[in-house]
Amino acid sequence: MVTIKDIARAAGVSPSTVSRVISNHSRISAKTSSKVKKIMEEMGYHPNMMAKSLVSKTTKTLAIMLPRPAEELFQDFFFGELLRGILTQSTPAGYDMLLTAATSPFDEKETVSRLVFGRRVDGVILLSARVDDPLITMLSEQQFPTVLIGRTDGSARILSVDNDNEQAAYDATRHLILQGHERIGFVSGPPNLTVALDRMAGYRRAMQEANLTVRADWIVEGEYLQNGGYRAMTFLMSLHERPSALVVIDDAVAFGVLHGLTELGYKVPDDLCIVSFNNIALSELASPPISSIDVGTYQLGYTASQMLIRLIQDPDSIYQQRIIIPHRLIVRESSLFSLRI
Amino acid sequence: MVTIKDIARAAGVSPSTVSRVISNHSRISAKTSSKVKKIMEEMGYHPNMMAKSLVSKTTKTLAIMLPRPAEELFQDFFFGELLRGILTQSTPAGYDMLLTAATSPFDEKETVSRLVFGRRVDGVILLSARVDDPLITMLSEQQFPTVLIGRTDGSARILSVDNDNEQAAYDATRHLILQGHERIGFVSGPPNLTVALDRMAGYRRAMQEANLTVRADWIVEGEYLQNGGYRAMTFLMSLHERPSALVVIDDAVAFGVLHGLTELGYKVPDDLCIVSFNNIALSELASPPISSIDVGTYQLGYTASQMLIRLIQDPDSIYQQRIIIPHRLIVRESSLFSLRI
DNA sequence: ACGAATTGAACAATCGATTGCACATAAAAG
DNA sequence: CTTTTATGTGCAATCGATTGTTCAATTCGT
Repeated sequence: MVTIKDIARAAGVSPSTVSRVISNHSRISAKTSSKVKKIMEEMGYHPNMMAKSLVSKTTKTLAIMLPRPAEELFQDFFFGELLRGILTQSTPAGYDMLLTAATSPFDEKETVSRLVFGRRVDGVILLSARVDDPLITMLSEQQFPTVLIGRTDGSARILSVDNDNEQAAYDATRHLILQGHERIGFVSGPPNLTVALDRMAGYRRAMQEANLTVRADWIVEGEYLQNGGYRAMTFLMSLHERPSALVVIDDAVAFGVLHGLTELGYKVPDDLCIVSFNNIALSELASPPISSIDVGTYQLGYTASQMLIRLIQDPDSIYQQRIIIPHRLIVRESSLFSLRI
Repeated sequence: MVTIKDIARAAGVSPSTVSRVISNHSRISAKTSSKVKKIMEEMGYHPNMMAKSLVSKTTKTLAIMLPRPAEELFQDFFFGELLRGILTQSTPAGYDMLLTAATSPFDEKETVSRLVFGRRVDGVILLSARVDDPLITMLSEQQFPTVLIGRTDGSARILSVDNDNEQAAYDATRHLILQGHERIGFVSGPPNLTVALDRMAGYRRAMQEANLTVRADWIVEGEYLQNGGYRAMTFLMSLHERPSALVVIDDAVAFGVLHGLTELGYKVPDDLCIVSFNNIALSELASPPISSIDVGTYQLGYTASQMLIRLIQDPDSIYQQRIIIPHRLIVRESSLFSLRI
């Protein structure tokens, strides 16, 4: 492996000069610079990033902390797009992304500690926000550059990028109400995720505002993945009074719901209308196509990465603690059955 | 930041002793060891990984080289599962994954060079195999630890994990033939991917073996993403002689095809049968559920990671250049319309 | 009990870069 | 034609670990 010393020797200069050529130091003559550069080219020199990091105390690497397995499944499709957003921003900015996942809930903190205190990364992007998330607390206490995609409960000072999930759910519910639905249910996800709480809240607000009753048995909570759709629907449709429309927390879950309904012989939107969240690529291709709140997934990732890099490079330029990515409702067939005349 | 020197000072020993405590050197007394460990615990010591890497010439990091944007879209859902497989293996093995994507086809080589020659990573997992892939050539020439998920054209000596895509496509096609179909088309992806070539070959073999004609206009090639489904179907169904069944290269594409057909008023499987590849989670939840070749996506990732780590740690233990993950056909409704009586 | 063998810990060099400081040499000022 | 300033490069310390070698203190064999 060719080092800076080899270059120095070949060029007849000192290692420091070579180093200065690389970093375009102002006191290097044009002649020396081009000579050294030529030799670097010829010998195929690539700086050893570990050595560089050691002295600069900077790794040009960010960690992406994936949610724990259980939650990862739920929202799988969402993440691809999110990662694309992150990478598209970070790569040109010169940062590499370390993709990390804890083996179990227990080593989650340890995993992050190793990276953070071991100075393996310059910053962290957290991908899943739980209520009382110990990771968030830790990172915020350490004042380690961190951006959270999602929301946390007020106390911790941490930068975040999020949607206005409460409003988004309000909009989704409102959309159904405006079409005359009064019996609207909510299919949620793991209740310890802040997203789930927020969307639930928005749903409730819209319902209350319209003087509609929120029935407890129309709210299906828990870790309903795609596969849970059938079970969930069997339950909902077995009720004496059934909802005529559903707000579903995630497109993948909506696929499950749709599938369950189809198996049970119900038609969407005729028998039941559905609005969902995240607007993954495939929801447009479902039958029927699923109405979904586009949360700007790509933007979410892109912005988080941008924010984190800025926080690292120029902390003072950060004036906004929390960035909200606008959402918008994409109406498709799954919610287009009006009960109004 | 607390360093090894701080620990040494606090414990009244030399830095080398602390280092040896960490690595469980045999010549360290139990007394010293426990004393030092206690202090490390108290002071919250975490070794600086950059310093460690510099001397050990090892980073405990692997790069995952994502396909270029255009190809990334195609197969988006497949990757999530693949990444899960990789991470599940690598994390407990003590390796971190660097997720890298080239900004453009042109800096692809440069991006990898930076990581490889800059000793940023110990190995590389390549996620997409193109015909005559320059990356593969480069890495194989450099003898840099690399595992390819997919196949390359013989010349380069490189470890790989793959499916028998030819056989898989043969099986898929055969499945349709056995149900009496004679007019079978093939919807492919970007033709410069080896997967596409292999699957096409298997399709042709099955057709020839059954003495069925492969009609050029029943083969839709090109970068048909999910969205291309409508266009592709409009074309296929406008033909005078139409296929009665299709082999589709990827589930996401199949979703597009399905959607296109539905929009045009055709029914699957009644009007057209479909078999596809990859068996992503959602294909079970499509309407109708899509028959798909399960390629063991998770296994693919898991095995690739395992193989790479072994290659790094103990090259001599590698006896197999190429590992084939078994596939299996999952028959669902989309292909369950028999033309046989 | 005395030399040999073993055990335990410190010294110092090393990994491959960066960077403050010193020191020539060249250009500008007086 | 000196003195001052600007310019270009080298020396050596440093980042935070690891590790071969040296050396002192114990333990062992006979």
